[in-house]
Amino acid sequence: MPELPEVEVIARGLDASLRGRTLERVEPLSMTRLSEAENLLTTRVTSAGVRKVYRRAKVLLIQLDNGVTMAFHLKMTGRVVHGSSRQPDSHDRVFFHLDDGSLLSFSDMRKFGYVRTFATDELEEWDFLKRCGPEPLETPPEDLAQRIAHRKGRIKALLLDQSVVVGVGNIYADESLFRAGIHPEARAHTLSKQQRVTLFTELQAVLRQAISENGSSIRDYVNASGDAGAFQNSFHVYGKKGAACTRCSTILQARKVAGRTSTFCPNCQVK
DNA sequence: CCAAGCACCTGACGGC
DNA sequence: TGCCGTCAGGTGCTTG
Repeated sequence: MPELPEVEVIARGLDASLRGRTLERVEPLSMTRLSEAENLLTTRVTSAGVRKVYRRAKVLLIQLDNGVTMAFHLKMTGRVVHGSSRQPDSHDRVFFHLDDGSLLSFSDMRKFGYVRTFATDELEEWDFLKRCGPEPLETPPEDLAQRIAHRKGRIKALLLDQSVVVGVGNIYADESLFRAGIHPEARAHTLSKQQRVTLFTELQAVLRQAISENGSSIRDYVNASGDAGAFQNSFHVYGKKGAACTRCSTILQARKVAGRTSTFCPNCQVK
């Protein structure tokens, strides 16, 4: 599901459409695995105004004007969509009814996602956020490169490790490694400083481009208005095993790295 | 510190 | 048509 660009696109869309609106009523649907705080959801967010909607790591945050912040993690298939009122379907987890008659829905086919509530001034104490590394778009590539300079793990695994840098998942890890000409199985400490800086510079570029193209839609992702993204049309390697490399025409290969399918060009990407 | 494996859960797709 | 295996934008826990 969504990586940084997709969550960022959703957050921007919701901030534009929800800011200043009031959540009048919460309608819990299939609450399976929503969170240990689910029983608090109804009381904590009813009749609360939306102050702002933003993103940290891959978490969507809705800050309310009553001292409460809601945190959504969409995991693989979660969706948060603001639209007109409708009947719930089997994947809907919770509905928020707004003062203008519109509907904010959280649905998740695979049920890995969750929504939790926090006292806004205690949000930073959340273990998940405390374990998170820096934001890739707000940190100089040189600083990110330094963080992995002495790590011996595979570079792909480190890109996916949210304590190294947040927001990167399987798509943008593979795409940034291709752009930087680095093999996913390369050990971080064997890369030159120049290679590491290039990698994070390319990561920033690919994330920015993906945001500008409304994210990547493979199966489930839609933005806050329910629309698909377009960046999947710009992939060089993700999901393209067996296709010709766009740069050298070598057939792209795939293998498991860090437990995830990793697609790369065996000619352009070196260890 | 690192790797690998499994777990969570549902649906889509391909092969026989 | 049906059954079975495999795979999927993520993360957490356990074991070695």
